[in-house]
Amino acid sequence: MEAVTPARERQAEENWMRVLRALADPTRYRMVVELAAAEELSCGQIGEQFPLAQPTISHHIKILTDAGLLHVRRQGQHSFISLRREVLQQALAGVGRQLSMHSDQQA
Amino acid sequence: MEAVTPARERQAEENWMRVLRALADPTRYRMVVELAAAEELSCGQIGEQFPLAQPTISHHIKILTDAGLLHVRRQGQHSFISLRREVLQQALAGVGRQLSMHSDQQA
DNA sequence: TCGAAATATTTACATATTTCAATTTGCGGT
DNA sequence: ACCGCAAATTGAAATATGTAAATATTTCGA
Repeated sequence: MEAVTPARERQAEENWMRVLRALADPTRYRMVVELAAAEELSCGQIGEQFPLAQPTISHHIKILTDAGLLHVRRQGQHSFISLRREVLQQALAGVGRQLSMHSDQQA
Repeated sequence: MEAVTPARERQAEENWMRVLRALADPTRYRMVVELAAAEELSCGQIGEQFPLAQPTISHHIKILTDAGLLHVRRQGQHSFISLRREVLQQALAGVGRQLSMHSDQQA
């Protein structure tokens, strides 16, 4: 089996790392849990779940979005947010491939 | 299909989060990459790979160990470190289960 | 026992991150 | 045009994190 070019691999690794950093915060992790369960939520609906000020919520949503994890559908004054499951899946799978199963030996 | 108790689930989630936080640092991620490829390395061998002072290396190894990701075999003055692939796998799988595939719909 | 080597701990500091108040932007209704 | 609501941005404070110097601990060999 052959792999992608080193350049692509590095690029991918950077993406995975951004996803990991985005998830490695309790608030943001909970946000993604909510989104995984709810399919689509407005920023306000997300904010209701946390004892945090609106700018803080907005900031966390931005970090998750920059990591590629969220899709934002702007409709009127509302932003409707949904989880991009494929991105999350690919990141986890990529990390798993790179870190966990190597050195041709199985548990 | 039934799941684990909520208490166990919360406990597991905390473990996964610790793993995510541990991996969400460039140096520590690289360390795990090295360990995934090398099977077992001493602290010194790990340190050689990075332009960082010894206490810093030690600190990162501790964080990875506290997350459950590393096994430390002390032999004489050396600490031989290896990656606990099952822990990593279970963490990634757990996160994937909780975040990615929910809401009974497949990609 | 002494000294050197490998790793761990303590302490301190610089940087990054989380958080919020205040303000701004964008949009819909009146 | 005005007002009000939702979300984004800015700026600043509080806290957390990464880093290294100095020191301590553990172990080995002479």
